[in-house]
Amino acid sequence: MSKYDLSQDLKRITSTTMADIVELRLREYLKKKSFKPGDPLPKELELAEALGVSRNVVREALSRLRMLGMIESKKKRGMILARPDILGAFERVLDPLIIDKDTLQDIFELRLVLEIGLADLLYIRKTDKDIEELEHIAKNEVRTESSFRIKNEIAFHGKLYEISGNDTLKRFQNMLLPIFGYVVASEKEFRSGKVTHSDLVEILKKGNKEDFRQGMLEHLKPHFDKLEKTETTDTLTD
Amino acid sequence: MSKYDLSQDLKRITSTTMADIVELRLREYLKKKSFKPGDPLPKELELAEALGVSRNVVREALSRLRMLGMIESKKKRGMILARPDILGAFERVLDPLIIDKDTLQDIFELRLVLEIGLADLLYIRKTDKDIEELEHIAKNEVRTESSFRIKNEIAFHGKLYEISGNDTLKRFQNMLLPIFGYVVASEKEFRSGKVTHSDLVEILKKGNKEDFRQGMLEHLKPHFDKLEKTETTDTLTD
DNA sequence: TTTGTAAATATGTTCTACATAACTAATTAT
DNA sequence: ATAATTAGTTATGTAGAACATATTTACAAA
Repeated sequence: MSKYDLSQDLKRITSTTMADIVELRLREYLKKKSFKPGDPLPKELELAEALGVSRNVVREALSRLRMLGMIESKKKRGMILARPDILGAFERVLDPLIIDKDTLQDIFELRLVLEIGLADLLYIRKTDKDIEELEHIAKNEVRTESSFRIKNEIAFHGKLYEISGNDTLKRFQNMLLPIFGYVVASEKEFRSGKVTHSDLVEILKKGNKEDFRQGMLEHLKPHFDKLEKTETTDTLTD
Repeated sequence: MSKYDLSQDLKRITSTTMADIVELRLREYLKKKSFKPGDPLPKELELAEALGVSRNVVREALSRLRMLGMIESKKKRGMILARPDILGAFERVLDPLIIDKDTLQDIFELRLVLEIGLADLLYIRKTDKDIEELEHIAKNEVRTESSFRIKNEIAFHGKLYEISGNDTLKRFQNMLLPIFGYVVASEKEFRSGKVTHSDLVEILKKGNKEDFRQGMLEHLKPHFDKLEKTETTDTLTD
């Protein structure tokens, strides 16, 4: 490491293009005018003229907003403000092959945090039908070969998120799946704690929140152990 | 309602534009060729020719990737694959004024889940200095007027995320702040559980993970109670 | 009232042209 | 010969015009 962390102090020169500015302006405009979903936006040419740029630039900016789901546009009717899909933007960048190692680790930790913290929602919203389905998944799992275990792992934990009744959370988890798969696949062997899925279902049926959290903690323990281990041998990466 | 629910059976026609396709193709291309950060990309004209579209369309797609931080481009040197900032894309859409009510609620729940699940990371990574800082924040808070309490609330919980040692998580929380603030502001009065910030620090010093989780649960209890309450009166929104 | 047709219009797409910044090479000066 | 200056090349950034296409609107016909 050099004496001064230059990349920290000197913030990178970002050649701001017109498209960047227009994107920002449009976002401000939408907010300021407090557009609601369904409201029509000005036409491209009007925007271009008002902003003093070419229609091309406006289109680049609009293309970005459209990608984020903030606007929709139809051939003649013009553009309307849509209700943006928060996670939609996220999904596009979430590719384990591109994300750097540190962030990958961060996200994996995030999963552990989520699953432990999930207990409260589960106990508020679980139904008998949910328990049945969980039981079914857990039962199925015992007699399957090891190659399918990851699939079952996903099914079980996915169902938990579903029970949480939080759509955003569920989608978030679904989005992170490829990353979890990637991290797990990079481990030598499939790790599983002493508490099995069947055990967790049993707790969900008869035990309370704290029991479940304790069980989940035990179930995920190998991962946490790995964390504590890497913690001590941690060095300055990058 | 008509005899048949058309909008359910006939899935909406989504007019996929060239820019959408090109964006997808480029993403596939980057993945397939396993580009690494810093690697140069083909020129715009080459891409346009290879894909059989105009340079404009390619530019729209590139503009999107550039916004997501996946690529950087300089005047002559061409474009290079950058290490994408996962959360960068997220920040742009996260505006409490645009997000619909249900999602807002989802995100607020997400916060509760995170703070409860955080305990494990905290006990792995906390240092004496961290505790000191937390103590300082908590102590400061007692003698400030109510108008500053939200600010202190943010400072304290923010510090917790910081202690987690998970940069992504920390940034995530920082990103969600305006939303939390929005939700809290919409409540009639500022709710706080029986366990104060000072209590939490005390637990962090002397207690174990489970104690802390229990304490946090109690601290956030008003929010959870509100959840359980809205749960029973929940009707079909939308 | 319903159906079919024509005009109008805003987005989608292409093409051309030029500006600009940055790299390369050639030229000049010391 | 080396350094400095200059000119040329190149890829992105921006502008503008033109046409294609889908969809609304209006009007006409059955």
